[in-house]
Amino acid sequence: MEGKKTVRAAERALDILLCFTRQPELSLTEIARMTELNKSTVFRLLATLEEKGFLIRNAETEKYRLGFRIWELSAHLSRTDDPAILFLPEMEQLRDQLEETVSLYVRDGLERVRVQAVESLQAIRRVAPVGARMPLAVGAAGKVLASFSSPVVLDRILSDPEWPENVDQKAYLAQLDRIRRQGFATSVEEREAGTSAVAVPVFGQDGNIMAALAVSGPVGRLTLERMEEVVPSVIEAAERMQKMLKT
Amino acid sequence: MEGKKTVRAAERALDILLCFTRQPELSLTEIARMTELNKSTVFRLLATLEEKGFLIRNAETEKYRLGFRIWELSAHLSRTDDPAILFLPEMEQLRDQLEETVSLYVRDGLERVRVQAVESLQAIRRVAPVGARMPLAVGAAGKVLASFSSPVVLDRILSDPEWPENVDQKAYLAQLDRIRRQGFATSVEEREAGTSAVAVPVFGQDGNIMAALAVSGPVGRLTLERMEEVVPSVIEAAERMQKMLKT
DNA sequence: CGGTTTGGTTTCATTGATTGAAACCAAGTT
DNA sequence: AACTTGGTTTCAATCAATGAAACCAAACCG
Repeated sequence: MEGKKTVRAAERALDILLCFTRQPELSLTEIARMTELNKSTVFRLLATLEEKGFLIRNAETEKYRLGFRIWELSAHLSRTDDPAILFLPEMEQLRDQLEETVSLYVRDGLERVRVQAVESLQAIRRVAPVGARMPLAVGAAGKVLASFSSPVVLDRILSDPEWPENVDQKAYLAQLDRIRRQGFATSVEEREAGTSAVAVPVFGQDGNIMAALAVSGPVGRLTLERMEEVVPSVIEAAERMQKMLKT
Repeated sequence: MEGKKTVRAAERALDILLCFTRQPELSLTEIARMTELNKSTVFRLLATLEEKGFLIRNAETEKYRLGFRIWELSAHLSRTDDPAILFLPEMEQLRDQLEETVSLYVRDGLERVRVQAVESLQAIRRVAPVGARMPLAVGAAGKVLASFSSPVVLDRILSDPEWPENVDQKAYLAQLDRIRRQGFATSVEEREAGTSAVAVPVFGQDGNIMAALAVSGPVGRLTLERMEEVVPSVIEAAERMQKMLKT
């Protein structure tokens, strides 16, 4: 069915790289386990990856992590490949359909960054500066990102010293669980007074979450009923975005 | 002398990826020429790279460009590998030595972004919010980034509709040339009234410029003489940064 | 048009790079 | 001291990777 003419060794090297979308730091044997490759094979591949600067070895832990070459390459990512641009038309369409502000967030450590936004055209609207950073734990988009993140990230969220004392972790986890099951999250004046939001996950080809798509507006207009109403549209938009990654 | 046990096929695949730090779009034969590999070899390697999403093919031009996988990976770059963090100690040292604000810029399209900064501790100082975007064409750091960029980028700068009419392109190019030769740039109230700055390039392992390191302060304190004076220190700091990328 | 060039794709035989098993080493546990 | 566990090296077998050449399609051109 599939499978062009492809080079196995290279394929495996890339697979190894992709392991680091699950864990920021990995040891040789961990990688061998994840990829189901022989230790020696992984060893040599790691050596090449390291030599070329795609991976670097953490001096103390002896483990590997992504290297600066990735950074270099990402700097050269032509802007039109950047999902922030790629998804723009889709986001505009959603904005026009719902007449509310639409934002795209990605996770960065224990924060999230708004990488793209199109604002509602209404006089009263949620403004959404691109580049803004917010906590990962709260807000519709934040919760979506959190709920589909790896357990490791989740742990870090919960053990974060910043964690608000007045929030029960058990209840929070239950909420994330519900979000994961139903495929969307909502928030009403959760992080910011006067605004409510709906958010859904956008998955990468690897099945991991890559971004959260959010619609937000004034609580008066974006009521609970209205939010329920728009969920399908938002999900569909996210699905169309995912399709764009396919080719 | 060098050369651990390394996998040739993987090495070549990575080499191909790195080609894209020179050109955003490349065809099969172009890549074959650049890497001095056989057409068939490149063909198969490209197929793998594409299948794994590290490259995508521009539908119209038929050429290849970096794919979203790079984006995905860069999102997982642990913050401590990020030069913005990696270079922080070096920048602080420079700040302490010169007692002026130190910033690090990278190019993004026809703009530049301040990805890291440490401010002078003096009462009167240049403030430097991280994340700020400025035009690429003007300012010490901007000119450094421009002068070491590829011809393609330079063309785009000059043909940009935003280009200020009152600036002679010929003179500008001559200035960039001088900057490239002497290895640093200065600016006095060029982009912002009351501030002057010195900037030097920071090169990646591939020899391409990856960032500009700038020292900026009030014109009164950072006079032309003072700037001349500090240039060596700034250059040395940049060199130490480059060394950090080596391992 | 027929002929030529250019870039991409496929075939195929040869071979040496890639591979896994196993041995080995160093450090840490029991 | 016996036993793990993770990393590194060795080595022989073989199969995956390779380059030359053929092939195809499209553009170019006289």
